[in-house]
Amino acid sequence: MAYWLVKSEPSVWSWQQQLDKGAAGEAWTGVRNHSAKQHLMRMKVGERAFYYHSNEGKEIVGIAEIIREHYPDPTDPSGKFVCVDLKAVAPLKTPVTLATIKAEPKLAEMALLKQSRLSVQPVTDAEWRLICQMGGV
DNA sequence: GCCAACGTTGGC
DNA sequence: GCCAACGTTGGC
Repeated sequence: MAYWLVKSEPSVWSWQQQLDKGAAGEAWTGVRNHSAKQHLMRMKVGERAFYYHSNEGKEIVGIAEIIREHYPDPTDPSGKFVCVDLKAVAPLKTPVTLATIKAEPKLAEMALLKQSRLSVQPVTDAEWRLICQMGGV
């Protein structure tokens, strides 16, 4: 069971919009980076991902679940990139901010800090558990 | 196949 | 609004 982190600018697609979609979920489209694509292709139905708001907020706000594995991204005219479908599972009681993550030595190795531009990232089991704990989930 | 120029992302 | 990081493009 792998864990993930996906990033979105709230002005483009926010956690609230994801929540409003409910169990039907929504396609996570628009990834145009090959590293991110590799991660998308490794995602399995039932795996979970942190939902991170970049630019505005800069915090992990919720947990989402993969409900459909990778397929061609309908928004990509070249047909080279893929997307998955995600549904919102639960918000964090307390959002975990980037500043908090930076201040926690156990999270210093997170891809979020090391590759800040990567929009889909793997999260280790230990990181997942710690952030859930910090977020009150 | 190298690398400079350029565009985009995202933190500050 | 600035700038660092980094991916992509295109000339050679």
